[in-house]
Parts: sequence; structure tokens; C-alpha cells
Amino acid sequence: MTEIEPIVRRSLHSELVDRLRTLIAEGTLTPGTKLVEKDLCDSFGVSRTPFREAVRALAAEGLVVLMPSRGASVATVTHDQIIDSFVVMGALEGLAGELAAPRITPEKLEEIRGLHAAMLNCRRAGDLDGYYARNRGIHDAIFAAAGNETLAATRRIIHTRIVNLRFVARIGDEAWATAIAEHEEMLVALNARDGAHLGAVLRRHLESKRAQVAHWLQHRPAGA
Amino acid sequence: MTEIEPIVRRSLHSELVDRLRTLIAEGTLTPGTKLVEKDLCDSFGVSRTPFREAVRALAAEGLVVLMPSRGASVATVTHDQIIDSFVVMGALEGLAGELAAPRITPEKLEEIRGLHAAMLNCRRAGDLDGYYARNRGIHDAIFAAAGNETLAATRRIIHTRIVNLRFVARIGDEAWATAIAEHEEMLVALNARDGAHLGAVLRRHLESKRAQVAHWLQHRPAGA
DNA sequence: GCAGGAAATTTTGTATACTTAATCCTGTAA
DNA sequence: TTACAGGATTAAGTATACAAAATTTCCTGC
Repeated sequence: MTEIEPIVRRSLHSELVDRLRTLIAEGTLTPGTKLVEKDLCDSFGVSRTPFREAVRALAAEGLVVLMPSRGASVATVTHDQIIDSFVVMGALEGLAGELAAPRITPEKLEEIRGLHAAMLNCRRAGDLDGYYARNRGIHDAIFAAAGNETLAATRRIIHTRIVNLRFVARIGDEAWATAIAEHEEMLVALNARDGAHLGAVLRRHLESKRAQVAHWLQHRPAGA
Repeated sequence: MTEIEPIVRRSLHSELVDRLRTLIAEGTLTPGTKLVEKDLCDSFGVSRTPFREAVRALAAEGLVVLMPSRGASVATVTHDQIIDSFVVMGALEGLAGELAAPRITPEKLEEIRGLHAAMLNCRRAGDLDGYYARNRGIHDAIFAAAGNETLAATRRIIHTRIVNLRFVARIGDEAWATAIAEHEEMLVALNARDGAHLGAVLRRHLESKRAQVAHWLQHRPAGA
């Protein structure tokens, strides 16, 4: 018998939270866009009450900002905030690595190896979306192996803030080589169940990303 | 002329968020308590709409949990989640230390020295509330000196989750001696503008706290 | 022609009314 | 006496209506 899935019962507002989050992450709602209640409610076909609840929830996450009596708009992210987020992510990924390495099961390790191989194939095939999906999968697996729910939740919030800026999409070849080398080193550290090593590699990995994004921001600060 | 303070214009719901957060932090609303809309709305003298918006915001922070069609209740925090939070806090404080030490101004450093001295006096005088206020102040100052808004915001969320469990209130003498020694070491690291050192001390400091809370949880898991 | 101000419109904030879902209690049958 | 069914009650979910604030537009006066 297959695993029994609990029946997911969702309220309108939580459905809206997901939809809005996706719209923001995908760039349909760009930073600074005013969230005019009437317009969006009409589009979604819901009344203002659940919509406003959803907006308040997203505001608590920092994805939208509320101006009293002047409505809500998609949070604008300054360059500093982007860099800051990468710095914090470095600490979180580092911790995840330290925790994950001693805890990881052989099955999970094998799964990550598979993702790593698939990621390389995607890159060779020019499938960038696939590449990023696998990359994300590897990091997800490490956070899952860390077995710290607070850590995973914290990461989720910060991740949504930087994923919607798809800078990452434009990686130069040299940066890619670095990233791959770091990923290879992760596998070594994981295999050795060396938490300190994995933590260090992940911190370095995020620092590389940060430097790369910082450079990108320097040279084309206008393009979104 | 004194500094001009902007007029804070608050909506009802954000006022409610603060009030509810305080009630939860102070233990008036204990984990597991159902937030019955009608009762609380009557108490606060507001209608359900702003109240519900506030509850949704707190849910996004993880302070309350929503059960579809069954209302909201104050999030129950498992022992594992408490420990997890301390672990994450260790990484955040460590990062804050690394960033703060090279950036701190002589004035801020002096301020921290003052807080440290005041903290010791409070402890000697048996003023526990004062002690914790100063302790909090020192850590606040370090996070402020780190100059990373994302880091400060992330810390704020996790902090509210563990501050409402005032385990910390019952510190044994030996633990206190350790804490003081660690704080002294922080001042040394700050004075030397040694980020790596300050980061290491703070990580150790949080690890001490974690161990202490873990021990406390082991031996009196029932008391709230 | 431009500036200032007042009215109108739009939009948000709050309250209330209505609908739907869950729980509780009672009655009946085994 | 217990277990189940069905209605009654209560509370949550959603929609709408009303009030207040902000923005826009248009008119008047200089």
C-alpha cells in the first residue's frame, strides 16, 4: 500500500499567500509594485478579507512592505540587503554542513551524488533550469540531513528573498568552474562525514556566490 | 535642537501584533492556548478583521499555528525546537561577532563596556531583570555593530521564540561564572577588533547556553 | 499660464453580516 | 450502559458595507 497522504485543507488566504509568493518570485510582481487590493482581488476572484490576510502574512516574511493607509507594495531590495542576505545564508549553509555531515545516511548521500551527476549533465546540455533545480536539490538535501527544523525554516525565508532576483542565472564560466569544484569538495566532505570540512566548504561556496553577485551588481546595477 | 522623531502612524492590526507578541512572550498566553477570536476581540475592543490580520502575521513568524476551520493557537514549542533554535542562534551570533569586531566604533565599544559593568552590578545586587536587560543590551549592540539588517531581522524572529521560554531566568552559579568569563572575553576580542575571535567566543557562549537549557529540559521537562 | 485649494474619487481601514464547517449534546437503539 | 446518529450550538471563513484617509483633478484667483 502506498503512503497515506493527509488531506490538505487550505483556507483561501493560505492559497493566496502561495500564489502571491510565486508571482513575486517569478518576477510578475516586481519590487516596488503597489498591491492595489481591488485590482488583485478581482483578478483572483476573492474578496478583500482573505487577500488582506495574505498580504499581512507576506509582510511578516518581509516580502512586501505595508505603508499605513497607503497600502502594500512588493518589497524593494537594495544592493546592500542582497549582499547581507548572502552573508547570512553563508552562516546558515555553514551550520547546515556541520550538522549534516555526521548525520547523513548512505541513501541520502547517494541521492546527492545522483543530483550532482545530473547537474553536470544539465550544464553540458545547456539546460539551465534543470541545472538550478539540481543545484537547489543538493542544498535542500543538505539542509534536510541537518535535521534542524528552525534552520530549514530560517533558510526558507531568506532564500525566497534572494531567489526572486535571478542574478544567479548569469554565471560566467570561471565562476561555474569554481562552483563545480566546491560541489565536488562537498561530496568529499560528506563522504568522510567531516562536518567541519563541509561547513567550511559551504561557507566558502556562499562567499563565492556573494562575491559574484556583488561584482554583478557593481557592473550592471540598473538591470533587474 | 533635539532629534525629530517621525510620527508613528499605526494600523490597528500592527498594534495588535505587538500586543499579542508581548502577551505570548510574557507567558500570559501560554503555548497551546486557543486564540478564540470572539473572546480576544472583546477584550481588545476591536473587530475580528484586524485581529485576524494580526494572527496571520504572527503565524507567518511561527509564533502561532493555524488550524484550518479550527482557529489559531499559540505555537507549542518542543524541546527539540528549543535546542534547534539555540543552535541556529549560535551561528547567527557567531556571524554577528565576526562582522561587528572590525566595524565597531570606540563609542559603541565604550557603551558595551558600560553595559557590562552595569550587568555585573545588577547581578551583585540581585536585580535579575536588570541583569537580563543589560545582557540583552550587549548582544543587541553587537548585532547593531554588525551592520547587517537581514542578520538582525533573522535574529529577532528566532529570539522571540526562545525568549518567551524564560528558562534562562534560572541560571546556576557555575553557569553564571562561565557566562561572565565569556562576556569578558568578548570585550577583549572587541577591543582587539578580532572578528574571528569574537565570533568564536559568541558561538561558544551560545553553545554554553544551549547545553545549560538542554540540561534544564532534561531534569524538569514538565515545568513551563 | 501657473499656483493654491477645494471637491471628488479612489483606496485603504474597520466593522458587521452571512455562510460554512466543526464540535457538542441529546436521544435512540442495540 | 454504550455506541452511534442527528440536530443544535458555536466558532471560523468569507463577503460586503461603511468610514476615514490619501490622491487626483479641476476650478479659481493671481
